[in-house]
Amino acid sequence: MIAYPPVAKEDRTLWPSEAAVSDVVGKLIEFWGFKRNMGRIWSVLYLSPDPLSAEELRQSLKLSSGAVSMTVNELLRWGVVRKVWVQGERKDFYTAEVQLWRMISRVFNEREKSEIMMAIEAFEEALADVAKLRHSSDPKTRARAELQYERIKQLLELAKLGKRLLDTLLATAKMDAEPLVRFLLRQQAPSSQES
Amino acid sequence: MIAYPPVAKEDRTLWPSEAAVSDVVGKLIEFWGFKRNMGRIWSVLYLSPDPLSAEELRQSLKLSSGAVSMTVNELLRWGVVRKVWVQGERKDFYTAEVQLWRMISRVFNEREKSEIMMAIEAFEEALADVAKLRHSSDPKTRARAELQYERIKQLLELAKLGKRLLDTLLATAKMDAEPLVRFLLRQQAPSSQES
DNA sequence: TAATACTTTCAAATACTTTTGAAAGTTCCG
DNA sequence: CGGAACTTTCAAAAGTATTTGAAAGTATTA
Repeated sequence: MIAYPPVAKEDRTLWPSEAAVSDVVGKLIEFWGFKRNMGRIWSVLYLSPDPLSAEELRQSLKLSSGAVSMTVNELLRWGVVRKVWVQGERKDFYTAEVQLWRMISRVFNEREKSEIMMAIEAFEEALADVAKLRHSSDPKTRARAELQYERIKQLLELAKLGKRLLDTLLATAKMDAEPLVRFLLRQQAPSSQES
Repeated sequence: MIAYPPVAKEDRTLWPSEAAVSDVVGKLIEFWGFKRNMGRIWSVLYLSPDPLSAEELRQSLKLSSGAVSMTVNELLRWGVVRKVWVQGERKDFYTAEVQLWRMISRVFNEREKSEIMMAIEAFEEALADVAKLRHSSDPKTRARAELQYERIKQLLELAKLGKRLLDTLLATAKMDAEPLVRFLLRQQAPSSQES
């Protein structure tokens, strides 16, 4: 039987706009504490009309196979990329989650939320701690404890506010973005101050 | 003239609660893309009843003088710490900005905002770019451009939404936190799902 | 089961960030 | 001016994070 190569390998060069978008998303994502390549890979998938294989991603972004594997798995774990089986193909194919809001809410919920919960707990502990010192016999210690009590309380408030902000965002995202979007659209910042 | 040492160097050991708070804030701050020591130094200042000198910070947190100098300057640049002159002292003393909201809004405005503005611009460019391809003679290119046009538009929308969210936050912070706080307090997330 | 096609792992290499500390620079005072 | 008291700078060291690529692993087909 004649063994044709599977089909002429298509050109995997990204369009300039694709490259640009993946770079920006890469930077944004890095800024948010993920790996730049997570953003790049996600973008390429997001802009691709059909699912891509690991190999195609490797070529498009000039990454090593290992990097693609690890990064794609991380993206899968975050639920922002999905595995897809393509008719008659043996390899795995990947596709990006297109429900942007769902994706974001998942990330925020898991990461930012747990981060802030930890902070809240730690602040609460510290607060209980200085609370005791407020009754110290040494007046200097007392005064200091008093001030710290107030300030830590302030931090705790802030953290809780942050938590509520996230909760709101998440609740909103869950019911399909509309309410938050509308809320934000209503607030038109009248200012034109673009520093 | 007898040269007494300035006054017996006070004990610069942090209370456990202070250490705990500065560590948590350090972690949070690191998570948000700053250096951990920025958070630690800020916290120590925030919890101190009076302004501290570089030397005192160095001792409290066991940092090198260079690190203190650089970190404090960064905090000054962010406007979250201020220089203070203490009666009869030659050294510089530092104190933390206690208006948490003002501090946060400054940071968000400068950092997150400019980050998002860049993303918006880049998306707009990419969008214009694929818009041209939508009239390509090759139908495959056309279809692909069409899809990308939609998706990049989606990203752009999202980025703009993010910008509006920040603007709202900033505007609110500027007029003293109350409105946003109230808005958030009203939305009580009824769920008790702590993953 | 053996050959093939692909994926995952992981130790080493590289790249990037942060910290150190000694030297250079400033400022203030007599 | 000279020198003490501080602060800042910066090149090197330490510490982290990311990437590579070859080897090990797994699944599929015949």
